[in-house]
Amino acid sequence: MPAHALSGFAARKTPIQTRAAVTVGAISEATIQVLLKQGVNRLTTTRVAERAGVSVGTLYQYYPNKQSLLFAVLADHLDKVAAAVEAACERARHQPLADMVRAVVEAFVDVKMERIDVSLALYQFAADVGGPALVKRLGQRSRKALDAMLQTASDIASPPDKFAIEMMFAAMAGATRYVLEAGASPAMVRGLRQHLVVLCQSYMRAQHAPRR
Amino acid sequence: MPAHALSGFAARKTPIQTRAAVTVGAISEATIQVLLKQGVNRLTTTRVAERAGVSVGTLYQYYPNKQSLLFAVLADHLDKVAAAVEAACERARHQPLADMVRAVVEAFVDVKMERIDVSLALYQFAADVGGPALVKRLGQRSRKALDAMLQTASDIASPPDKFAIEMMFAAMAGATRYVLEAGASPAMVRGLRQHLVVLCQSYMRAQHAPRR
Amino acid sequence: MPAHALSGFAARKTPIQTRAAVTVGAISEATIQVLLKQGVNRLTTTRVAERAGVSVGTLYQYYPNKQSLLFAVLADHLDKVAAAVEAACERARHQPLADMVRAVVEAFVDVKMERIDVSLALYQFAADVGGPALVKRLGQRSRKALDAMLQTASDIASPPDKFAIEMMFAAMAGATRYVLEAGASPAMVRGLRQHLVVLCQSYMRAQHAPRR
Amino acid sequence: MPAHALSGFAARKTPIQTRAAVTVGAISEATIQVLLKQGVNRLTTTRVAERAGVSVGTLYQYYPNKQSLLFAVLADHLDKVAAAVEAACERARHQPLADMVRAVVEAFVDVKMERIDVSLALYQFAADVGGPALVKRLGQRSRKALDAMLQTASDIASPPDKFAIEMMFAAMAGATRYVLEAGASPAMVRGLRQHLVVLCQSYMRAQHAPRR
DNA sequence: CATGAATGAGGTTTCATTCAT
DNA sequence: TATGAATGAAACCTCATTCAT
Repeated sequence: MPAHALSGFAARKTPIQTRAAVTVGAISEATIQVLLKQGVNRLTTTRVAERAGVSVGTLYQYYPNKQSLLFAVLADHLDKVAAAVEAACERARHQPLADMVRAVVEAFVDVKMERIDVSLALYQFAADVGGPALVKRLGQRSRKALDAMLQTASDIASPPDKFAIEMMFAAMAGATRYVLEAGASPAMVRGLRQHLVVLCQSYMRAQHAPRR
Repeated sequence: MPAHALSGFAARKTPIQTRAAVTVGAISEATIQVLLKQGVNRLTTTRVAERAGVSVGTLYQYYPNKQSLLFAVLADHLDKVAAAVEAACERARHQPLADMVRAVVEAFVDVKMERIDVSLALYQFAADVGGPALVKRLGQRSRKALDAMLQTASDIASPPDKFAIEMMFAAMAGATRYVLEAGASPAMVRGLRQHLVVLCQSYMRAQHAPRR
Repeated sequence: MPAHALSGFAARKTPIQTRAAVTVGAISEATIQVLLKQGVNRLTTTRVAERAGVSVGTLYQYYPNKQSLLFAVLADHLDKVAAAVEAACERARHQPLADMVRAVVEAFVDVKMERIDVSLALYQFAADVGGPALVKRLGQRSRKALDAMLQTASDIASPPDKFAIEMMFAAMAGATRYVLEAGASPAMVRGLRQHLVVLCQSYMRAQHAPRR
Repeated sequence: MPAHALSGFAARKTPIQTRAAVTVGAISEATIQVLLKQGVNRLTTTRVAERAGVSVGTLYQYYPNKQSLLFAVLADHLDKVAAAVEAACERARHQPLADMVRAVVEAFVDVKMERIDVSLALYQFAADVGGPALVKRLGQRSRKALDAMLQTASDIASPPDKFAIEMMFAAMAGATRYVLEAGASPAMVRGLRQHLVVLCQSYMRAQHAPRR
């Protein structure tokens, strides 16, 4: 899991026994559970360990401190999101621009929705924990994939410039977060999915046929 | 200050006397300073009081607890943002759609930039403190203003539907936050300002001339 | 109490109310009591606070951490010792060398004996806490006083050189510590007092009439 | 290794097999290394085991607890010192008093200097671990050797009394410790070596021709 | 009204030691 | 025998809040 190795928040020890691997998984899952059920302010290492069914000491064998634990959980999540975007980009190669955009936006919104609770919960401590750096890094990864895909678009002469891609990604991610944090209803989410497609499509198109 | 009266976090007393008003202002400003210089985790009531030049006891005369203090500061900020949006909407009435959008987006980005550090700092505790509710409420206020403005657009038959307005606002606010949190350079910010105009304009236009 | 301000272990707040002054005194005394009754390993901040009749929080209002507390207590003790040596030096001016040495050695041993238990207890953590640095500093102070005194000796042409003074002081302090740590009986202590006088006298004399 | 058998801190098993002896040696050396590199507070059994290249479990096969480990290491060191003093005493028999004293002092300082870092490091936990008792015991051993040697001095009628010998030893050991802990420079150490000879010689001489 | 000393629950982290594998 | 994962008591320290002065 390369994400774990980022910027000084590396996990303390790599599990070599099966028992250890199980333990690490349990701790990771417990972190999310506690976060969801009790909120950031009640997310303590003791509670996480308790819920994971291990002792605090065990937790600290795998994560040198609380931050590194949160970081790892966040990294896992963002990793999944980036992977989903990459996969969508891969699948949509050589299609028309509009279809590409649709594919990516839908993939993004869907993967966020899949664990909507986790997404929301993670936002709460992302800032503390090196989240922005992670987001930046994974954003770059996504934009790279977007860029590669857009090079192959079947209906445009030249691909959009990097900055436009960045903006589209920012709008997509930012709007999604905004809507989720506002406590979106399922209907809202469906609307978000559709409108975000339109929004990104029209923005991309505007890059090639700018307003007179 | 209507924001103070929201959802149970009401300030304990309304400053009528001048001295009290000065104190409240100092505490509010001190909160931001401590937040900027020390981070959320070191943002303690004692430190705020110290920086404000009063005793903790005094702080608790004006705010019943820490949350209410943070809430008030956040509310103030969001209030300014909403006011800026409203003012822009007011000024742009009866203009063409594209100009309206430009006016609003630029006003929004500008007011965020003005105290960019504060914006960023506030994000850090917004979630804890009823931030999303506040954001929602003020978002509604902004969208109301947007809606009213759009009714008067000189070059469209019918105004965009509510949901589209909401989406545009979400994209604008979300993208801005995303870019700020990624540690935007001044150049990035300028680019954000321009592209966000294009993005919102093309989205709004797409509402009226949907893709064949 | 100037000793408190040394090398980063400064006390956190200077008591301005009477109540606070009392508290600080109680904490300081409690530290010594816990040390004597429970030993270094059981000397915890909680226990000290308990014995002092205050809460841990209060302790931490005056000392930023455990080290600073221990440092302060140690500094107090060494301060008394240095003061005793200085006073003895002051009194013994213009006397013959042998009397000077006797005066200083006896003053040193006596002040150590006075709170023999404290001396011993403090040795136990001196190393952790910046003790050596303190000892060095206060040793210098003592040697300065010794030097000044020796300049006035009535029966020698030139005073001993600095290094010899340092050695004498080291032998005096070191031997005392050694004997105390070995669990000296009262008889031993009396013997120490007498013999240390002889030892230092003969060493000092040897400086002026070195072995043919 | 008789030291291991002292006062309840006996090592769990005597290494008969070679592998075991190697392991014990590695652990012992690792203890010193960790102590030097990380300090007493970071001297943990796990770290020692790690550095020794064995598991904690193995460490506990040879030492029933942490104290016994530290005790053994300390005992080893003191054993070397005592042995050096004994050897010097052996060699200096039948010589004049001054030469005897010189031989012993130089041997003592030299053996301390040889592993000056170890000496200093061991002081840090000596108190916790039964150090004073050990020091006492080995001091007695040394004084016995001194006593035996002094009986044979070629230039004095009667040897110094026991207490004087004890005092000389205390001064020698105490002054050395004092100087080392003060962070002695090499020049200081050389000075210490020379002056300590003079100091002890003049004291011994004073025992036989006391000041009128 | 203002002050600031006091509170103490609760959070994070460490580490000697055990025991199933 | 060796291993190293697991334990959990206990240490240090913080901070929102109160209340006597």
